[in-house]
Amino acid sequence: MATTTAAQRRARAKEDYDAFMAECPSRKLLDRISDKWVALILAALGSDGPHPVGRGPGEPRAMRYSELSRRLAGVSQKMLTQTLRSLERDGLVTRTVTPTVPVTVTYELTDLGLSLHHVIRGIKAWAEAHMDEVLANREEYDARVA
Amino acid sequence: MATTTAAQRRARAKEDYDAFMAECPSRKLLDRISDKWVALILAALGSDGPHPVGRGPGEPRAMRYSELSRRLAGVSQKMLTQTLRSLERDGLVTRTVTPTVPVTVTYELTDLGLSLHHVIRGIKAWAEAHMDEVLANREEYDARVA
DNA sequence: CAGGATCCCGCTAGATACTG
DNA sequence: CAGTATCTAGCGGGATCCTG
Repeated sequence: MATTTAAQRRARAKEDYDAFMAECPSRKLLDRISDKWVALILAALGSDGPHPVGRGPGEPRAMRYSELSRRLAGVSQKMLTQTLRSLERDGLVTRTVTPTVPVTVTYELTDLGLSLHHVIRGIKAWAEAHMDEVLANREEYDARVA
Repeated sequence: MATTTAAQRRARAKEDYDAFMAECPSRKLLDRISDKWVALILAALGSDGPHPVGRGPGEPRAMRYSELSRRLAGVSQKMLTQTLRSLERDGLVTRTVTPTVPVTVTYELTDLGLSLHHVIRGIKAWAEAHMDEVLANREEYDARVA
C-alpha cells in the first residue's frame, strides 16, 4: 500500500486549487456576473440599452418586480427573485417595499452596483468591437475541420 | 379551448428572448469568459499573475500543454483540452504542433486573445478594488437575516 | 506527451402549484 | 403583486481508461 501517492497528490493539489479559486476575487466576480441574469438585470436597472427583446427605451432606474419580470421576458420568477436577492445581499441593488394596497416592491442600483454596471459596459464594448471577428474565426475553423 | 393563450404567450416570449440572448454579443462574450477555465488560461498565457496556486513567477507566454496542466492544477485533461480547443476555434489562442520525439504542442495568445486578456484584467481590477466591500455587505446581510 | 472516448454523478435551472 | 416551496430532468464537468 504505497502507490496511493499519485492520486493523493492530485487530490491534494485540487483541494488547494479549489481553495485558491474560492479566495480569488476575480474568480468571485466572474462567478457573480457570469450568472445568467445578473448582467441583464444590471443593464435593465443601470439605464437601458438594446438589451430587452421588446422596445422599451424605458426608465433610467428603479424598477418594480413586475417591470423587471416583463423586461427580462425569459426569466422565471424563481430565478428573478433569487438573482435579485443575491444582488441585494451583495449590496449591488436595494430592495424597497412600499405597503400599498397590494404591496409594491422596487429595485434600484446602489453606487456599487452602478460601478459594476460600468465594468459590464466595458465587456459589452469589447464584445461589440470584436465578437464578429470571433464568430468569423469560428466559422473558418469549422470549415477547416469539416 | 381558448385559455391556452396565457401559456402560449409566455412560451412565445421566451423563444423570442432566447433568440435575442443567443444573438447578443455581450451575452456571447460573457458565456465565453465565464467558462470556468477560460479566464485562468488567458491569465496564464497573457503573462502571469498571482493566479496559480503554486509560486511560478513563470514565463510571459507560449506554454506547452503539460505546463498549462500543471499551472492550472485543478483542471482535468478533458476540460483543459476542451477549453483550449474552443479558444483556438475562436481565434484567441494558436495551437502549434512540433513533431519532436514525443509530440510537442504549444499554445500562445493571438492579438485578439491578448486584447481580451486586457478586458479580463479590467474585471480583475474591479474585483480587487470592490470585492471586499461586496463580501462585507454579504456578511452584514446574513447577520441581519439570521 | 497530448489528447480521444465513455460513463456517470451533482447541481441547478425551469415548470408547477400555492400564499400573504 | 411579489413572492415561496417542491419536484424533476438535463447537462456540465470530473474520473477513468485508452491511443498515436
